[in-house]
Amino acid sequence: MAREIAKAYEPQQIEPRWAEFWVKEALFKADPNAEKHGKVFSIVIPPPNVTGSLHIGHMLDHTEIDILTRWHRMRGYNTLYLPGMDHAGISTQRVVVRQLAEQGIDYRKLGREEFEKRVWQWKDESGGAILRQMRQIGESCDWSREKFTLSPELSRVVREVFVRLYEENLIYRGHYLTNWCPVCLTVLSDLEVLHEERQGHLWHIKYPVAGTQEFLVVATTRPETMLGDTAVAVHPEDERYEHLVGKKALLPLMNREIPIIADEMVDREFGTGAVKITPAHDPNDFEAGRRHHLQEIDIMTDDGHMNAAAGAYAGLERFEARKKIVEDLKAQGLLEKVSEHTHAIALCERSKTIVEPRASTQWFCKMKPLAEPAIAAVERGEIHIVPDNRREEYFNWMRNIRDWTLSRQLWWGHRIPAWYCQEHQHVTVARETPVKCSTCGSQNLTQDPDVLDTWFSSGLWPFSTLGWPEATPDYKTYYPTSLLITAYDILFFWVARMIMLGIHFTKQVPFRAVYLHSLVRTASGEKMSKSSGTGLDPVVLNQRYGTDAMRFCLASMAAPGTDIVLSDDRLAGARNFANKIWNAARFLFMNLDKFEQGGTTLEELAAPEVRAKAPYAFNGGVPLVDGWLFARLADTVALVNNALANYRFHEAAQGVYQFFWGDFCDWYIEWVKPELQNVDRERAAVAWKNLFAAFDAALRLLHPLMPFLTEELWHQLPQRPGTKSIALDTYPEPRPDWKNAAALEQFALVQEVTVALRNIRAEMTVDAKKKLAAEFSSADGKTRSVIESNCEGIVRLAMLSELKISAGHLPQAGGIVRSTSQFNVRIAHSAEVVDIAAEKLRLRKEIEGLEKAIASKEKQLGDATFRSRAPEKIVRGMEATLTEQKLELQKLRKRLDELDKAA
RNA sequence: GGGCGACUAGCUCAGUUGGUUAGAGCGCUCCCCUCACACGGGAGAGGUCAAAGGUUCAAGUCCUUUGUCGCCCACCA
Repeated sequence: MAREIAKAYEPQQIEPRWAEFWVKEALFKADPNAEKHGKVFSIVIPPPNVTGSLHIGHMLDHTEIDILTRWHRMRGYNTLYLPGMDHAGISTQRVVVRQLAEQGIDYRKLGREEFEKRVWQWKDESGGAILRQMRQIGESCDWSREKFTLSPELSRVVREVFVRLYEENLIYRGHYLTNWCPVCLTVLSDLEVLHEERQGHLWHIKYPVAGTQEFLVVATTRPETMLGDTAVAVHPEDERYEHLVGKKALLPLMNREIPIIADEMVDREFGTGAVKITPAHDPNDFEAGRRHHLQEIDIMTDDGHMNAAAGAYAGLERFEARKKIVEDLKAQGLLEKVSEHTHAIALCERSKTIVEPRASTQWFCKMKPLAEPAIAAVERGEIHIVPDNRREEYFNWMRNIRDWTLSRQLWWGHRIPAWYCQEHQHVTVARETPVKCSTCGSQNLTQDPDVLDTWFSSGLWPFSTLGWPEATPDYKTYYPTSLLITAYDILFFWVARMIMLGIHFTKQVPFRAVYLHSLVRTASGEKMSKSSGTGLDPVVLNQRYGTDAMRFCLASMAAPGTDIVLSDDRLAGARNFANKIWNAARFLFMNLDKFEQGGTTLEELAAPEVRAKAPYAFNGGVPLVDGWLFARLADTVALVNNALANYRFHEAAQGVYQFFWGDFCDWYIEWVKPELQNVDRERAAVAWKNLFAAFDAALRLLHPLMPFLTEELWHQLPQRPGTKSIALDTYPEPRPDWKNAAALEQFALVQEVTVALRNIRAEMTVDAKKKLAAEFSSADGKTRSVIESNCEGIVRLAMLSELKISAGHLPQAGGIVRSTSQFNVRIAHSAEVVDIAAEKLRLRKEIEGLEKAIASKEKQLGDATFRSRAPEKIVRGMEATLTEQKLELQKLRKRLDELDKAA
């Protein structure tokens, strides 16, 4: 049975073949009876980029999610993804608006309905593109229009939730100061505003006091807002200004009389100690305005220009207006001075323009009543946040939570289910479009033009997608979900809100655990993000290195706590590992041909039931190397299971890497090579059976991390009729009969001896192909017998012609000796191929290190307090090591001595 | 202004509750194109764990201070 396998692993030939399968079969059809045994694993997937392209940062979520889902699936859990495919929000709207603008179309002229149609059209195209890309990189994702947040089903849920919150008085409409983005043309929630330190100016402006010759000097960073001033405030106990309180100031440029008031909020130390009050354009001033019943004058248009209230400055852009105002003030001699001033400015997260604080009427959600149960749930451990330190961040934010501005002045999103009657502006909030005003009965209603914040509907995701408020089978089985994985930067936007809304509406937590992973950065350290376009393209990386390599690389770097810096070197390393697996498989199948010529088939050697019974014995005992390999496998399985259970992906990756490459390839395969060709066909058959069993277990072990490669190779092994995928097979469990401490210890000795002999070889300047005679000695009979029975392998792997075993001393002269406390090995050779000076140097260095170690240990062991306080185990261990080290030191000194004498 | 994180080999990073000579990958040096694999094999070199102090029988690991870098939060005009 010849198998055509290319020399190097070529992911392009394999991955597209399997991608379709993942999506359709492997993960969504779990064991239907699993939930009866309480084995259910459901996971919430963060929504990918809505702007039409994938990026690597997003791939980390999906890699981790996919690893865990496959792992659970193989362990018999009923698994479910809750695919999050879309946010309804401003990013989407901006993309489409831009596209329309490029075609010369003003979206506002299109009208709302037509605009929505265009967005859907774009989403079908770009969403379909995402799907194709995701399949290309092997992501399992159920992408369908039905799952969009804006689908009719989910829209109904959003409306239901809004109405319920309104009825509970948790949603209210209010006139407040909000963050306004003049580019996005909408309000922003506090979370959507970034702060940045910038060098700015502090303008000191003289306001004449009415009826006097005096001036009151105020300091401001935003002079243009003075057009909307309705007061000047000073501290009530400030003697400098005491006499002015109650008088009027004359607002320059506008010639408007405004009151001079006293308010505690004023900091006497800052600036001049006098503050201009602009209630419509500053948060502090807004509060002050309320306290003193001041008029609010909004001086700006939506897009950041001065409006009619700005008098002569109407029509000017806000920063143009600032310039002009400063010039005019200067011309009138009212600008006292300008000083440098660094301050934090507020920027719109998306457009990076300076946010304008503006008083307006918006919908808000009261957060305190929602936050309290959400805090308690995490405190009680009903939701487990990993890593731990993020818990504190969560608590901090939740305890200082402020009301949430829900409404957005956009066209793309869930429309707010509120209607106003033309006559009295009464508000009617309803699940279905109302026919008359609930207050006055007017039939002249118009719906609120605004939509809800993206995160409002996203916050409902874990239950809205499962059929809530109906108690559907999905909802009953999968809710609360097991886990949410996402990057930590989204904790407040999404995670916290899911928790709050989930608990409020379902009386249950939405997920049992939240794993917050690191951010992926580019080699230059930039944070990869959707909106800034700094992400690497996973499809390109996929083509270059392969999906499995990319996944493995991400997993191996995903240690919690620190950010991931992705580099070509690292990816290449993972690619090399994939290739190593590929070539190990190639070896298995290629050499099998030789064996098969004798009439035995692959089916007989590697059938699933045959593999299940390994390790096989020969001549009444399992060969040492097989016992060792399966013991190592058992350890690795335990390590990987434990690592994945604790979201320690890097440990899992490192564990399988070490096992497959270090143990399986470097030692096991090399060791059993001759046995596979053994003329004793019974011996050969045992070797093959064990090899296939080990390989099969290794593939299953690797599968969650490298699904495509393992799938392909697994299909080359004989399988039971009807089996479809390795993903539906079982995950290796550490079987008790695999544990074998003796084999671990004995083979470690064999390895140590082999390495010591190779080391001597490498020190000698001899032809690499020349086989050398070597000697082994040990005072311990057991040690000698282990080496004796594994002599052949050592001779072969250390390139020897023979290995003599004895109990006596091995002289240094005429060769090189290596020794441990347990044994000595020696390769004899003529003096000219040995660099005596280098050997002496090496010996001295080793002696020095040992002396240091021995001294520190002797000191510690000589300390009575140490002996009385340290655990017995530690003391005993140290004593044993000390004895060994002393013996080694003795041997080293003797060798050095011999060399000195010879010279 | 508050809070958090990082600082370990030339580079990128591991190091779970403090415990016996601190690990990996890449890079580097030397030897090998040995019939699975040069995306490979073999053997090495390389670290006073950012600095100082403290707790302890014992500190990379816990505490304090300092330095450098990064992140998040915050209405001081």
